[in-house]
This record gives sequence, C-alpha cells and structure tokens, in this order.
Amino acid sequence: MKSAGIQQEQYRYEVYLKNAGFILTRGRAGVFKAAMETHGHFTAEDIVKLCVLHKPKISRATVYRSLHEMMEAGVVRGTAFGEKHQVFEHVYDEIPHHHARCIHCHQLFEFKDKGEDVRYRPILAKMGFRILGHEMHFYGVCKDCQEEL
Amino acid sequence: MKSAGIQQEQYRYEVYLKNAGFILTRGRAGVFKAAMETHGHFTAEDIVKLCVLHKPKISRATVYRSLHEMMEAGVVRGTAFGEKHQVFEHVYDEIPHHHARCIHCHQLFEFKDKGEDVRYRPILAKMGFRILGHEMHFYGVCKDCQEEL
DNA sequence: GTAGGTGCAAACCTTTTGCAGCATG
DNA sequence: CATGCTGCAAAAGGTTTGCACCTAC
Repeated sequence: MKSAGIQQEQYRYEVYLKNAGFILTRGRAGVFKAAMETHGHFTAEDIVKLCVLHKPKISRATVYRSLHEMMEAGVVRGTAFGEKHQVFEHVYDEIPHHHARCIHCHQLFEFKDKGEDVRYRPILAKMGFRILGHEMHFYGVCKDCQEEL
Repeated sequence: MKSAGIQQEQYRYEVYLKNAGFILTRGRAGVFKAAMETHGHFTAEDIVKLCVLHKPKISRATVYRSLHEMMEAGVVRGTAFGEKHQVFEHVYDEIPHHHARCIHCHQLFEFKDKGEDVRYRPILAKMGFRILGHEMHFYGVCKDCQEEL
C-alpha cells in the first residue's frame, strides 16, 4: 500500500474498491479517483466540484455517500480541527505528516516526518488498540502573528 | 494557567475575559463558564443547552458568537476528526491528552500523557512557530473490533 | 450617554434521505 | 435479471446574520 505503487498503476481504483468490499460503479470510481488526486486536505464540496464535471455528472448525493463508505473502509479519514465542515484526507501518503495551527490567524501549517512516534505505542497496546497511523496536532502562534502581536 | 488555580478561584472568568480583551457581559460570562465546566469535548449545541437554562436565557446566537471569540482568544480550540459539526475543548487541562480513533466503530479513545513530545519542536522552531500545546491523533482498530473482524 | 452586546427570526450552508429509474455483476 | 447504485429535489441539521432593543462601562 505504498503511494508509489498506487501511482504507477494509476491508483488501480478497481482493485482498491473491490478489496474494500464495494462493487465497482461509475460514481464510486469517480469519487475515489478525485479523492486520490487531491493532495492534502479536501472537503466534500471540493470533490463535488470535480465530480459534476463528469459527463454524465456524478451527483452531490453520490459524493457524500461514497465518502462515507470510503471512511468506513479506511481509505479516507476525517482530519479537522476548527473547521465547521468536515475535512478529509486520503490515507495513501508515503510519509506521515503533522499539523500546526495558529490560534491567531488560523492558518494550518504542515510538516513531514520520516520517523515513528514510539512513546505512545505501549499505552495504546495495553488498551488493545492496533495502530494504523498517527498525526500530531500542534497549536500555537505562527511567525507572522508573533511579529504582529 | 493551571487548572487547579482556575478551579480555586471559580474560574475567575471576569479576569480571563478581560485579559483576553473582552468587556464582561452576562452572555460571555455564561458561555465561558459553561465551557469551563464541561469536561472533555463539547459541541456548540451542548453549550446552548446549558445556556438556555439561565434566566433570562442566553440565546443560541450569543453562544456561537462567544465561542468564536473564545477561539480567537485561545481560550477554547476546535478539536475534531470525522464529525460533521464543530467540536471544541477548553485549553485549561492540567495534562495534555491524546486521541485514538477506531476506523471501524468510530469510537474515540483518550489517554493522558505527562511528558512532552520533543521530536517535532526543532522543526517547528525553524518555522518560527511558537508551540503552546500539542495533541496526538492515532487511528487504527480498537480491541473489540479486532475480535469482531 | 454611547458603544457595542443580545435576542429573535430568517437566511445560509452543508449534509442526509425518499423515491423512481438505471447500471452492474 | 435482480440487487443495489444514482440523480433529483426536498428536508434536516448546524451556523451565521440583520435589526431593533438593551446593558456595561
């Protein structure tokens, strides 16, 4: 499940959808493809914008329904802190990335990390939780806002 | 900014509100108090439920407006991943806590941590970002769901 | 007394759902 | 050919806003 492999095979969404237990349909394939091609974060409406360009178009209802299914299947996940609507990201990033939110200007900064965070693993292992991935959320004040204040 | 201190002084919301640059009003005090007394995560609607009990009641509009202001001031922050509506928590927890979400049953597990995560600090320092706090988001499969699958 | 906070209700935006028709396996 | 996905449009749920009144300083 490495990103390189997925890209080589143009995401092979047929395979991923079937492995996730879905039957392959025009709507799901379109939503899945749009999500995979969107880098970073996206909202449901971002996907709708891409999907209504199809002919015939993929409807808003299908986009929402498919995104739900893809969350169930673990293909995308919700990742927001502060927004009033849901924000997603797909899970096929090669390197885990982390977030830092400025509490003043609300800008979101991302940074990559090649390592693994080991501190918390024993705690979760004791709880019987199988970790598939992780992400850090920092909050603070960004460079520009420090100068401003 | 220790939780114990705040509780001793019954949150002293007058002081906190004024320090944050607000003038003290009945509405803001009520929203602030409700947020501080709510442990863990809360939605805007949770606060509304508490605030309409006041006589005279604090309206839904005031709750939303005050929560916005309190986010600006860094008194509460948004913290969600997956929900369709905004979820908040106040920032006066004694110990930072972290989250683990099961991608199957969507249950949210929390666990506390006394330590500090130092790995990422240099990266953010290089970006000029002043860190006020952090939180980890793990995603994976919880104990019960592993047995089920 | 004045600037600005509040309540109400309507508007707005995002997400969900019922139903009839259509596509997939 | 049957199951179940899709589009449409309406409804539901959550959040924002305009305006007239009221309150804190």
